[in-house]
Amino acid sequence: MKKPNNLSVKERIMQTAAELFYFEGYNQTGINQIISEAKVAKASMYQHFRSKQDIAVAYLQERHEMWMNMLSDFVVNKDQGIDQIISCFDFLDTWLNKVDFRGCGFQNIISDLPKEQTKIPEAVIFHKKELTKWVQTNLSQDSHIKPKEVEPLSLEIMVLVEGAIMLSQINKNNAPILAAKRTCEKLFKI
Amino acid sequence: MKKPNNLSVKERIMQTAAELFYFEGYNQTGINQIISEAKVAKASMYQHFRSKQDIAVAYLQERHEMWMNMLSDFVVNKDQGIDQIISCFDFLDTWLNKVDFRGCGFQNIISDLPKEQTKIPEAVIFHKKELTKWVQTNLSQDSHIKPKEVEPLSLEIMVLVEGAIMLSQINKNNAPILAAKRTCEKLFKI
Amino acid sequence: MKKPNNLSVKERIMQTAAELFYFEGYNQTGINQIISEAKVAKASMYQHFRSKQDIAVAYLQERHEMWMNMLSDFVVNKDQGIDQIISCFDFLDTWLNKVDFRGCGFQNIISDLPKEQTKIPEAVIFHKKELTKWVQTNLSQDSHIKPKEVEPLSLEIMVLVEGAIMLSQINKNNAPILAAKRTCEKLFKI
Amino acid sequence: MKKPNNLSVKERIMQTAAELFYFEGYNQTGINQIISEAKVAKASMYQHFRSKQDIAVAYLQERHEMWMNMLSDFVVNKDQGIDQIISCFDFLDTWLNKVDFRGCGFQNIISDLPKEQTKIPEAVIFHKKELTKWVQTNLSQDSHIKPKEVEPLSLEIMVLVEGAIMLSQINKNNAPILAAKRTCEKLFKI
DNA sequence: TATGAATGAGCATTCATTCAT
DNA sequence: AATGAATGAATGCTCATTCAT
Repeated sequence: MKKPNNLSVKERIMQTAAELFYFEGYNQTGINQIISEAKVAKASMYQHFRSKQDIAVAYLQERHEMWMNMLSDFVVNKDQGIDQIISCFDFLDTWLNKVDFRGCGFQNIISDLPKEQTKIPEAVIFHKKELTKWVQTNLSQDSHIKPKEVEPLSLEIMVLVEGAIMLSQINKNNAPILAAKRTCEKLFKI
Repeated sequence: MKKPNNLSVKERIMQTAAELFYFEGYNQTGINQIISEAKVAKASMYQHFRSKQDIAVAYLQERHEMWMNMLSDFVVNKDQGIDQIISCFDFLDTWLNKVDFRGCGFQNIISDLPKEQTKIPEAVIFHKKELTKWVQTNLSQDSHIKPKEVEPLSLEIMVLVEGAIMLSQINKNNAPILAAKRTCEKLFKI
Repeated sequence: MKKPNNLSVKERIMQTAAELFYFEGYNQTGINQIISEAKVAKASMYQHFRSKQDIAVAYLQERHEMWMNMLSDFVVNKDQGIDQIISCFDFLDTWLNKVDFRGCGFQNIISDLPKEQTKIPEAVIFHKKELTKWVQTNLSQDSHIKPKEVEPLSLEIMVLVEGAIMLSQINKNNAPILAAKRTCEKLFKI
Repeated sequence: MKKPNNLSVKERIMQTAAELFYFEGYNQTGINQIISEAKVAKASMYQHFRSKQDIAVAYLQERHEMWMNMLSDFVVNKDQGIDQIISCFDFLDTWLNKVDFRGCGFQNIISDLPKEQTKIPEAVIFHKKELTKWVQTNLSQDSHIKPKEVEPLSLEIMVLVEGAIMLSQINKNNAPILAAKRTCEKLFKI
C-alpha cells in the first residue's frame, strides 16, 4: 500500500483522526476506522503513536493551534481590546455554522474518558488556559479595563464563550451565540 | 441470586446506571458493569430495558426530575424572579462541589454518541428546554423585566449556566460559577 | 392479558408456532416471538408444552393431518390409483404456489437440529412413511401395477415428490414440479 | 497460541467450519465452537471473514468445488452422456454412505435462515445451476437425446437427484438412491 | 520504516427455561 | 390455570494493542 497522496503517513493519520474524533466522537472512532480511511497499516500507525490516547493528544494540540489561528485571523481587522473580544462571538457564529454546530472539540472529549487517561484532559485545560490568556491580553490592552478587573472579567467572558458553544450544540442553532454576544456587550457598557 | 437489599430490580439497575453513567461516562460504562454492580442477571436487565440506550434515556429522565427538584428546593426561600435566578448559581456551586465538578450529566452525554441514537439527544434537549422555561417563568414574575425581554434574556442566562457548569468541569473549581453569578447580577443591574 | 379471540391458549400457541416455524424456520423462531404473537404468557406456554421441541412435535403432527387432508381433498375427484398419484403433483403445484415455494415443513426442519433432539426427526419420518403408504395404497388399487412392484415403485414416486418440493424451493418456481409430473407419467407408461 | 499444525489460520477456520456446518448444521454451530476447534482467536477469525454468513458462503463455494470434483472423478471411467448420468446415482450412494446419510450441504442450509441473508441462498442456487449444467452437458453429448429435450429432461434428472438425497437423509438408508437410479434408467429407455 | 496477521478481553444482545405467586 | 419476573449460558461481533517479518 503506497501513499495515495503527497501527505506523510503521520499527516494522513492526523488528518483522518482529527476529522473523525471531532465529527464522530472519540469513543465512536475506532483505530480500524482511522487506519482504513487514512490508508495506513495498523503497525505503521502504532509506530507513530503509542496509543489511541496519544493520537487524541496530538489531535488536540493541532486543533489548538488551528483554532487559535482561525480566531486571530478572524479578528485581525478589529482593534485589540474589547472589539476583538466581541468579534470573537462573531467568529464562533461563523465557525459553528460551518461545522453544523458540532460544538467544541475540547469540551466534547473530556466527559467520556477512562479515568486513567490524564493526558487528554490536560490538553483540554491547556487550550482553555491559552484562550483565557488571549482574552486577558485583549482586556489588558483596553484602557477602560482596570488591571485588577482583567482576571475576573476574563473568566466571565470565558463562561460566555463556553456556554455559547455548548448551548448552540444542544439547540443546534446560533441563538445562544448571539445571546452571549449581547451579554458581553452589556458587560463592557457598565 | 436474591435481592441484596430492599430495592426492586429495576430500581437497582437505575440507581447503578445513574451513578456509573454520570461519574464514569456513558461509553465507559458497560452493561456487564451495570448488572454486576446492581446484582442483576443480564436477561433480567433486558426485560426491564430494551437496550443500553433505553437505560440512558430513563436515567436522563430521572436525572431531570431529580435535578429540577434539587434546584426548586434550593431556591425555595428566595422570592420568585431575579432572586431565584441568581440563587441558581449558588445552587450550581453547592451541587458541583458535591459531585467534584463532574459537570452536567446532560452536556456530558451528547458529544460522543453513535449518529443514529436520537433518543438521548432528545432527552438532553428536553431538559435544557425545561430549565429555560424555569428561567423564563422567573423572569416573567419580575416587574423590572419587560415581557419582550423575557425570551432573549432567558437565553443569556442559560448561556451563563451552561458555561459555568462546563468551565468549572474543565478547571475543576468553582471560579467560573462565581464569575457567571457576577455576570448575571450585572445583567439585572442594567 | 385475556384471550384476544375465541381460541384457547393452546390453540393460539399452535397456530402462531405453525406459521412461524414453517415460514421463518424453527431456529429463526424464538419462544418470545411465539408467546408475544400468540398473546400468551411465557409460563402459560410452558404449562402446555414442556419445551420448544415439544411445540415443534405438536406442530408437525398437526401439519401432517392438515397436509394429508389437503392432499385427499385435492385428489378426491380422481379415480383411486395412478390418477390420484399423478394428481398429487398438481396438488404440489397449487400448494407450493400458495406458500411462495417455501417447501416442505418436514424437510425444512430436520437438517438443522441439536443432535439430541430425536422426537422431531421421528415426526418427520412418520409423515413421510404415511405419505408413502398413501402412494402404496393407490398403487395397490391399480390393476396395471403388480403387487411386488408396489413397494419399489412407491419409493420412486416419493423421490419425485421430495425432489419436486426441494428443487422448487431452491429455484423458487414450479418447473421442477412439472418435471416430476412428467417423469411420473412416463413411469406409468412403461 | 501457535499454529497446532501446518495449516494456515484461514484454512483451519474453513476446515473446521465446513465439518461443523455440514454435520451439525449452520444454526447449531456457533462462532465460539468454530474458533475453539480451529484453535484460532476470535478476532483473527473476523479478520479473515466479516461475518458468520461469510464463512458459510466460503464453505459453500469450497464445497461446490469439492463436490463437483468428487462427482467428475467418480464418473471418469464412464462414457460421457447417459452413462455418466446414471453413474451419478452410484456416486450419491457411495458418498452418502460415507457421510452417514447427512444429505446435501446446500439443501440443508437454505431452510432455516434469517430472511435478510441472501448470499447463502445465492450460493445454493449457484451450485444447483452448475450441477444442472453438468447434466445438460452430458445429455447434449448423447446422440439419443434430441436437443430440445435436453433442458426439460435435465430438470427431471435434477428432481431425481434432489429427491434421492433428501429422502435418503430422512430414511437414513440408500433405498431412495437406488429407486432414483431405477427411475433414471427408465427415463432413458423410453 | 513499514506491514498484515494475530490476539485476549470486552461489547451489547438473545436464548430457552424456571421460579414464586 | 395462569402469570410476570428472573435467570445462566450462549449468541455474533468489535476493541485497542502486539507480534513476527
